[in-house]
Amino acid sequence: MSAPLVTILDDEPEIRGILTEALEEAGFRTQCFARAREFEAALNRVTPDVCLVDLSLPDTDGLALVHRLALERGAKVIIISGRAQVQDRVTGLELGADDYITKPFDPAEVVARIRARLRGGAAAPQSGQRAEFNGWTAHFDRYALEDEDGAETPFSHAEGEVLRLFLESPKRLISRAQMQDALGGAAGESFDRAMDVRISRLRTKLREDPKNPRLIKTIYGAGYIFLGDVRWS
Amino acid sequence: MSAPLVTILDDEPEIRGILTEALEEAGFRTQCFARAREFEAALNRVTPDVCLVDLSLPDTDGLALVHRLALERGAKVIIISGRAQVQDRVTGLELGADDYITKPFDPAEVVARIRARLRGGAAAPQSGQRAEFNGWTAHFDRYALEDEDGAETPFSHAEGEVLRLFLESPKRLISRAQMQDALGGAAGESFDRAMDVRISRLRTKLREDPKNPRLIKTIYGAGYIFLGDVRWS
DNA sequence: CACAGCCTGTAACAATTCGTAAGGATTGCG
DNA sequence: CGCAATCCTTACGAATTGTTACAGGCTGTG
Repeated sequence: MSAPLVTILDDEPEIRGILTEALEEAGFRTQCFARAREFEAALNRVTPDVCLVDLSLPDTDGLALVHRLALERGAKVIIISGRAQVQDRVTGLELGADDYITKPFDPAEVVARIRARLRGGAAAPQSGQRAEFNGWTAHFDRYALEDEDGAETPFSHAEGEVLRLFLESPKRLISRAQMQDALGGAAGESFDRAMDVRISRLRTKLREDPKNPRLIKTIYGAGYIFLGDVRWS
Repeated sequence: MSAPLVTILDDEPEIRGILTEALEEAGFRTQCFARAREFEAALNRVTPDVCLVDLSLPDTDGLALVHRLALERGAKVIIISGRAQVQDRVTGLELGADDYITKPFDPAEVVARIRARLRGGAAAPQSGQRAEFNGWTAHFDRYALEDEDGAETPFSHAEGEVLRLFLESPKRLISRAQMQDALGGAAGESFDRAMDVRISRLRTKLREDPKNPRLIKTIYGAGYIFLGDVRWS
């Protein structure tokens, strides 16, 4: 378990410098972006634990970005903004931000607030040996899927990796790049096909209707999303 | 499934009044205490979802109380304090508080921060991301549009991006440039056509009359505007 | 009111991305 | 070595999306 990753999205180089210095001293890994587009591109490969976002970005509406981040990707978002009006803070928080810090800020407080978010949250997905979802029970200790009626179907290691990935972040978009990362995929053109095949086999074991999948949904051009109410034990 | 319970611990009656009024209007149940001793006694009977704690209490060290609350009970704690120094905030957060609000505060912000805490933690059950508008319900988790009658039509990722953009800023003009930005459009001459097509397809799924669109209105030479009363949940 | 010029809507087509069946490579085991 | 299980690769069909082409609407000017 490496140090938590904090991304910084701000167009002012000075602020990026102050924040990176303070965060690295506090033991976090950091990654900086000046533009929203670069940041969103990077999100395909990495999953930050906390995202610091400046609202006054030149190239996009920061609030919309926060909304996408918080709801779609399930990331912890802290807004850093020059706008100090109460109304700004309220709308920022309502759109899904976890905290709102106004400039000028003290780096020590930023660090403390990041720690508070990491402490309380589901940032670190729980994972155990058994998970129940929509009538199924996945037994990762004995590599088997249990039916509603108690009938068991074995699954292989490769299938289990995919299934675990889904169960650890349900109802969230998982990009193909993320998946490739998590599956230790040595990036190759044809590895995409391999992933497809794994998911395909997993789908048949979950008895999904290919025309109308209920659990593993594919988002064309974006990735996959796992619906289903997961409960680990 | 009753409303979340918020406890208020403060020795000033006026503050207790302001907070209870704002919180009950926001739909929370509240419970007030003037002294730490009463509060701790009550903890044997009820388990609040969020605790608001004033640090400057006469009968006990507030910080120690926060520490006990956060660590032993696993409760969400928000400190409300007159001490605005950075050092105070940092130590408060490090001792386990989830947030730190300084007096004077705005009740609306307190409500927003409470909601943010409830959302992020284990208290909130997988809050699905959806938006209701004019009889429709957009389910962004499963990429489907729900009818008034409950019938669902799936929409694709590209269509969803447009729809989300509209729902995030309804009744406001959205220029084509803004849209191109939000859709990650690598600016090209022909990308304009692509946007048109996306909107066209979205319109048919919303069963819009091309001659007389009620929801997605095009402003010739300026952009689009989404009419409709949106409510996110 | 007519016309030119630009902007937008949409049908049809092409490119990209994804699903899955079939075959071959690798590994483990006796 | 033979066999079986697992996994990757290839190949082709299906679904989604971008592009092109053209029809129609809007705006301004005379």
